[in-house]
Amino acid sequence: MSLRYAMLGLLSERPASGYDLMKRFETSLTNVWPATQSQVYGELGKLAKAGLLEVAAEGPRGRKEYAITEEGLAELRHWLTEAPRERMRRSEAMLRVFFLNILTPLEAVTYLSTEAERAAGRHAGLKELEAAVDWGDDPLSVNGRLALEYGLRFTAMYEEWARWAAEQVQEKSKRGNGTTGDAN
Amino acid sequence: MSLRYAMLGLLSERPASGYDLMKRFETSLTNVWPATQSQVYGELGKLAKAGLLEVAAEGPRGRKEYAITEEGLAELRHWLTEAPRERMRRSEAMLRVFFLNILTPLEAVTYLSTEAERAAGRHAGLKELEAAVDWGDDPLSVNGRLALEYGLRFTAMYEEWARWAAEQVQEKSKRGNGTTGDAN
DNA sequence: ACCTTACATTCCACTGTTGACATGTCGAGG
DNA sequence: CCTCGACATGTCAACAGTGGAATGTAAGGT
Repeated sequence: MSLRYAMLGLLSERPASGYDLMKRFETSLTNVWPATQSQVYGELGKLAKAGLLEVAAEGPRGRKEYAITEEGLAELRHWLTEAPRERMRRSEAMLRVFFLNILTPLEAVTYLSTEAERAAGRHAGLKELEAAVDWGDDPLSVNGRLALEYGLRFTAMYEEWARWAAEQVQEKSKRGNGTTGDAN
Repeated sequence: MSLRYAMLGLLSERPASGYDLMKRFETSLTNVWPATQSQVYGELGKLAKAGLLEVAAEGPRGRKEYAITEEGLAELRHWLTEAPRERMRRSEAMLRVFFLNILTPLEAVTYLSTEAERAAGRHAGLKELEAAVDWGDDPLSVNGRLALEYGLRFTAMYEEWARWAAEQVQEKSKRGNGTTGDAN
């Protein structure tokens, strides 16, 4: 259901064709809500039929430029303010953690260390992004910066957690291994 | 694709029927990989046909107890060690942040503060869980504790970020509002 | 004139997930 | 003996998301 709001949100800045929209998904929203072409065009049709968007202009190559309607803007505002936030449910990463015990301690530590490395890599990537983009005062920049900061904090947190977890596993394996005659 | 590994993982501890499995999903895995009954039974059939599981015993009421096979265990290990981790892509929360500018600064600050509250609430809930469960030395407890710590760190990070973001929005709105005659 | 690249839309097949519905059996307590 | 709750499996329709193929037009360079 979020795709429609992503589209309404992008169109609230300025009108665009499906093609334009795709590019904007690829640049600004890749990291928060990727979408494919089939999805975008399909949803564009539905939203127009529902009156949340309208065809503002037609151009060459059958280009249809869509603009958000008052109704669409109201819907978007409603989503931002009233709609129930759905909490993050699935995490493949944590699912793996749950079953780490079927690996040897060494393998588990390796896994967790790799995760830490990957997080560090992503963190560095975001840092680069921060340096590369010239952050203006336009709304997209302002909000993008907030989201970026979230990414930065998330990756830092994840890296620390993974290193901590690796340590835990290591210690546990030492304790369980060193004293062969430990009580039950 | 992760559902199958969640099931293999649960069955690697001990055999279970579809019904048993459902309960174990609801208890231990609700927060990392929820599953519905239709999914579980469907996947159970597929996994059995693929030779990753086998019907170890049959009981009353048509009960079929599934056990993981050597092949299934190998597949699970492979997933844990070799399989490419897919990184977190979608975040409804960050999508909302991207479009916060269509709200008034006050509304945006309210939204972010509410998010902070919610994160704090979930953090408290996890703390309670930590206190309530008697954490043994069994593998499920050990790994569960690692995942729980992740949840704790995540919710703490998110709360802090949301408070920080609210502050940013507030400051920006003051700067843009207070000095009516500010240059461009 | 020709060719390539960018623009632009539409359709389709497949997988994963949800939620509801259907169907039935066993065991325990009244 | 009977009924109710727990046990137990299965099917279906719908939707969201993925990836790719098909189709074609306009513009720019050589």
